[in-house]
Amino acid sequence: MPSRLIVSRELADMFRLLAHADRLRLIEELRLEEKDVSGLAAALDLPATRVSQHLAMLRAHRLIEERRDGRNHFYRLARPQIADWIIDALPFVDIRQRLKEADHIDAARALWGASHPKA
Amino acid sequence: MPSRLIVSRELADMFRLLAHADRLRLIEELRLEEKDVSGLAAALDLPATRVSQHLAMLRAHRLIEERRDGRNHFYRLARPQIADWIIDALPFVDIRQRLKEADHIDAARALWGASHPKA
DNA sequence: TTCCCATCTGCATATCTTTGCAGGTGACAG
DNA sequence: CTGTCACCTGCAAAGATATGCAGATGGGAA
Repeated sequence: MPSRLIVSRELADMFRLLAHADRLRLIEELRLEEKDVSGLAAALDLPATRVSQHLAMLRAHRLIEERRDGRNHFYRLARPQIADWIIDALPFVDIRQRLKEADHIDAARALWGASHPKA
Repeated sequence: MPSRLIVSRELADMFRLLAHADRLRLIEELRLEEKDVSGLAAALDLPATRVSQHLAMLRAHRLIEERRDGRNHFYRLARPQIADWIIDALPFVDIRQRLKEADHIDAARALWGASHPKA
């Protein structure tokens, strides 16, 4: 019964994709509206090449979708709920942080889009 | 306002920790009951040293807790809901897989513990 | 004490990721 | 058609991670 193995490998791939602060920030940026590469690069203060490389990875795993308009490439989340799911991870981040900087989580919820039924 | 940055880095650390099939499987194994290192090693068919190394990482990030009984070290999930949250990630795994092997998700839900209100 | 068993830690090697840079493509302007 | 702008891809160097093995630790048993 190798399903368990297969599934855990797929999940691990997905987690690896999200295991980078820049890529998480990109997802955050795309949470509400599509943006183009230079817009994202400016928002995150990163070189456009790097942003483009990260976007290519997210695209390859179908987490984001592309729309071209002239020379600009606009990206949006393929399933916007992923941003909510990511925020749901906050309670699991290391307890030491939570104790030391307990309001980071609340601050983060606010910063990452705020309106969560689950709170 | 560096909170965004700090939070995304912490989240990324957490995702990196989960970005390994063996560690995900360990969490799966601990979902319902605590187990000791050799029990886990046997269940996953992995060398005990490797299991111990992965457990050390999960422990360092406070995802699991240790209880010692004689020479055995028993581990359990620090916040069992994390297993549910991980299962919630399944809908986001690559669409190609979902199309090709659509029932992996359902199979996985079943294998990973099944009883999900959210289904 | 002495031996053994379960587990942990340290270290070297193999492997994967990240990042900058150079060069390539496609679209619009002149 | 030539230049430029927005973006993409390939590649090499640097950095991080995974893994096996050897040696340490900490009980319990004899």
